[in-house]
Amino acid sequence: MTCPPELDPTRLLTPRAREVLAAARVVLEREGWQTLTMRTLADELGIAAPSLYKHFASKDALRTQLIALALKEFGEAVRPVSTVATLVRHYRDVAAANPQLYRLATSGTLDREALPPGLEEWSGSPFFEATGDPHRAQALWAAVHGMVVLELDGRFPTGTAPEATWRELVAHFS
Amino acid sequence: MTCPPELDPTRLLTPRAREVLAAARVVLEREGWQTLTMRTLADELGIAAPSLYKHFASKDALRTQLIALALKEFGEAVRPVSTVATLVRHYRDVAAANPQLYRLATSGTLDREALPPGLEEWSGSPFFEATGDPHRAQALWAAVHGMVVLELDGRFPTGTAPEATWRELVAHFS
DNA sequence: GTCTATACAAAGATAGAC
DNA sequence: GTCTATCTTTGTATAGAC
Repeated sequence: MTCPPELDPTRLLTPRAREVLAAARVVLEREGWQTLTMRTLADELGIAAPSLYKHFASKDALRTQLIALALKEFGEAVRPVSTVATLVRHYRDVAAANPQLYRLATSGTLDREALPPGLEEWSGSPFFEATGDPHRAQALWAAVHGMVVLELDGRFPTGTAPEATWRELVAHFS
Repeated sequence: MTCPPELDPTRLLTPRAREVLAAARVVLEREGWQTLTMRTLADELGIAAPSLYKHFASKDALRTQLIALALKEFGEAVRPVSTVATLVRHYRDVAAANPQLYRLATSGTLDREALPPGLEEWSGSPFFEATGDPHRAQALWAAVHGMVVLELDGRFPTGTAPEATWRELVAHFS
């Protein structure tokens, strides 16, 4: 399920900028955002760090593009929407497959001005489609997000969240 | 409701180290962990930055102490335990009153070796007491945590989470 | 679009005197 | 317990040539 073309955040980038973005994603998943530096990113591409500024004005501009890319991909990954259980399953899986990108996109403040209008809403709407109610949708989204981040951070005693805990959560919202 | 003395993380600190810790907490809430530097902390205390190293071996050691302090205080703030609704209410309130400390204590990996043994479990046990089941407890904790962090980051469309969303969540676990 | 050279700032931490 | 002086590293970003 692809997102509408007008919401695609990469549509205004040059081909080379897209390559830089793809490399940034690789480095991000390998090292995390804090340790992704313009130098390590340049190394990944085999170029010198100052060259990156021909494609992105700053590290923060790069961050915004990565977040937008994440909203697009995560929104696509959970579609089409069927049941709550399936939605939760897909959400978990895409977060687990892209842990650093998930973190980057979902924590800290979001510069909404810099995103394609409608992308954030499109990304979250599956929760409304699955629950049929805005407040149920928000509560489910928050609950799943909480499980995901605690799991990514190894905060459950066993490391990962027990399957029984996931079942418990899904059951409450089904 | 105070925590057992053997779980109190400050019991081994010198009086002066406790003052440093208290100042660190003030600076943390004012500026966030990333922008709390040894220099800004020293300024808050009216001393020079290198002096801090007489009390804490590193910035990371200070972080560990802050986290331990948070687990103690948050655990105290939600006790005694009665209903799920009341627990959630207290949890929200203490997180909202100490947003930066809450973030610091609940995100990123946790160095369990450095905490007083049993403190983390004691901090989380109210959720078990309120639900009577370990998996329900984990699911409730994760759900509330998700709501809190999304709210702190301004991720809900309205900024804060609607009360109706909180009610929805509590209802599912009551 | 890439390079080299460099500016500029900030942060964590140590040494040694008082 | 605090100071001054300093080291070392790191990171973002700019200038200007090719």
